[in-house]
Amino acid sequence: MATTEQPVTKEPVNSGREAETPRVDLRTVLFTVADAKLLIALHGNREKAALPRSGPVPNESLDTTARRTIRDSTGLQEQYLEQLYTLGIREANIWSIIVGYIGLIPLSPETAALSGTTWCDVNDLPKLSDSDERVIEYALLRLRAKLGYTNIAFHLLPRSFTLTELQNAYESILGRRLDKRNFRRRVIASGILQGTNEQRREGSHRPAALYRFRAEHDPGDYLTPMWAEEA
Amino acid sequence: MATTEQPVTKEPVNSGREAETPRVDLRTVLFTVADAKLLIALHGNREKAALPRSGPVPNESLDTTARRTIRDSTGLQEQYLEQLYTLGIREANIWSIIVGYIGLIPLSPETAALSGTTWCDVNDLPKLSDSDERVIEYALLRLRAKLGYTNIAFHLLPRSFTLTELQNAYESILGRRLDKRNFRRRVIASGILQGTNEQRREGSHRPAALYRFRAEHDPGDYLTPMWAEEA
DNA sequence: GCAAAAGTGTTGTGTATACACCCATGG
DNA sequence: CCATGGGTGTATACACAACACTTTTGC
Repeated sequence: MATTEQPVTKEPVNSGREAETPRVDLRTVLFTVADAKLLIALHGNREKAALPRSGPVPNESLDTTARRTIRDSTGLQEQYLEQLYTLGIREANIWSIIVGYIGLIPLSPETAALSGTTWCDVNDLPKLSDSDERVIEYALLRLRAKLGYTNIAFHLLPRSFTLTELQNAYESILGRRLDKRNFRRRVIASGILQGTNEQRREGSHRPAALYRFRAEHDPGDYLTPMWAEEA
Repeated sequence: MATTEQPVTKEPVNSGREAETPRVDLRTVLFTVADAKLLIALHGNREKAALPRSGPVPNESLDTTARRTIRDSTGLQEQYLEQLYTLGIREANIWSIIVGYIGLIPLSPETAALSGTTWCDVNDLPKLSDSDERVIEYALLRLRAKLGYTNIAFHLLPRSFTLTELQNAYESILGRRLDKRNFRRRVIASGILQGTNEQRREGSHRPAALYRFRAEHDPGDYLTPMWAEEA
């Protein structure tokens, strides 16, 4: 049923041969936060770096493929994944349809050591292809925006964390300082946190309380309510 | 949205031969509002209906292709266009990568008369393919959500309109009534409107003032600021 | 006892909601 | 003069931003 052909008419390009077909290409922008820096996982070394990528797989959803791409190229399991944007581009004379994904992953011992993949500071990226740069640029835009109205930043932190660590993550991403009291009030009020009874002692100062977030709480995630009058 | 999972028709299909390549397919969900109903442009008749679609074109951005798809299949020029989501699906044994688009267009005299395309009430759609239904479902979700934090609804109205018409458009999309005074205060305060000095006389009651919106005012359109403290 | 980070409240300002009546017109 | 939709204001609740000091610990 899906085959109703339509008057598309425009196809001047590619004059001679049979129809050119685009290559479909998934690219994943995997973020983490370490040491107050926002990092991206890049495949290759600083000379020849690129976003982790792969082609689509029949009978597998794109989301699943993206998830596997991250796993294969980093050995890590991302905590949050979202499709970004799809763009058509010709590069090195290859026509590609690029489906961009954004992924978030906690910083952890293993996260640091990757084979074939390096973490690069977002503010100091190596030379990349135009398409990779576009995908990254958009991923950053979306990450920052989303931070405002969702709680995705939690996915960048380990299972338990202090409020200061959480705040640092926010500040790294936004590139701006936040007010401690307002931050805490807000994040507590939002109800996503669950206080453990543990503390972390570290340095000659008062120990910090550790929190988790509730698995449940990650609701619609991205809708903004509004116009929410009663009748 | 967080990882919108896609059901995948699990099938052994195509095991032996060389790599199967997906077909890329753009689909456009074009909305308008008429008579307090939210309508979608469908190609074909009620028996065999489908979303306007087309394949990608080399050296043309997907957005441009989508725009052209709308123009070709409806003869209309949409006022607002945005990419939605890309999904991989196998349907009728064809493996497709479907890129969904949402478009908004004002209701106008011409809008009514289309060749080969019909406007269907969102609440009374004919039978469509699974993929079309998914694209539409998502388009609706996004349209409603976006209405909350942007001004896209304006793109559904003709050049000049009364505040009541504008409010009706909102109510049609949201499927909910809004308070007249709050609605007006808000929309006026937002500054997107520009009062013309004309009025519309219609029926035995007080005539309504006509407004336009300023071309300029339709900024970033979809970002939500927040965490906007000073330092 | 001091350095260093953790933790804690109040106040003002703006924005969203709820709510009910008068106005201008055509017939 | 009446029916019909157009148009207007206020009081209350909540959310956000600004702002500074006390607490606990290790050394």
